[in-house]
Formats: sequence, C-alpha cells, structure tokens
Amino acid sequence: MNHKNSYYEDVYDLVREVPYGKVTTYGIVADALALGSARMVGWALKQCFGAEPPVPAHRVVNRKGELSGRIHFSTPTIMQELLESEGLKVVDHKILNFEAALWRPE
DNA sequence: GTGATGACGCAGT
DNA sequence: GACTGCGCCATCA
Repeated sequence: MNHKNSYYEDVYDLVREVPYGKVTTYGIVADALALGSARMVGWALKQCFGAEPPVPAHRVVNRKGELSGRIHFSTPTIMQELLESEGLKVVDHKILNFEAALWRPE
C-alpha cells in the first residue's frame, strides 16, 4: 500500500497544502483530485499516520464540519485538541463558524 | 469471484 | 431539519 504515484500520495499532498487554522472536506479533496468518491479520501487518510512528511489529517472533516474521523486518531480527543490549538472552536465534534474556516484548493 | 464494509455526499421523502 | 436509500470504489473476508 505504499507505492509511489498512487492516489494516496495525491491525497496527502493536497491535504498538506491546507493552511494552519483552516480545514477542508473529504468531498472537496475528492473533487479536486477527481477521485470520484469521497470515501477514497477517508481510506487514504486512514493509513496516513506513517507518511513522511506528516499529513495534517485533523484538518479534514466531512461536509457538515463534523470531526467524523476523530475515532481513527491515536486518541479520540487529539483531533479536536489539534484544531483548537490552531484557533478553531469545536463543540460537540463540530467546527464552529465552519464556512469561515473552510479552505479550498485553487 | 462474490459480497460486505467504510474518516462520504447527495437526492428524495 | 431528520431520516433513508443509493452511488461511489478500494479493500477485506
């Protein structure tokens, strides 16, 4: 699963472009990469924890701004803590003022 | 090979 | 606004 030039690398590269304090969604990433399915983004991020350089997977949420992937981190709370450390507000596993924090690739 | 699953998203009800 | 069903497609049993 660690082959170069796989769509995993494309996902990682795009997610690494998300600025500090901003977030993006699975759908936006899938659309930008023409994957055809937002599920593929989740599958890629599920195994991104050994990637180099590291992937800020905590900046990727679902279309409602919910931290649907938090359960896949080392602890269920680390994703929220990372986002809050970047100045975002998270309540009930959702990002407040989500649209203002949303980042889209050019 | 076949069917089920999933860090999702959208249309229909 | 919520709930449901379906499409999506790589991966696993």
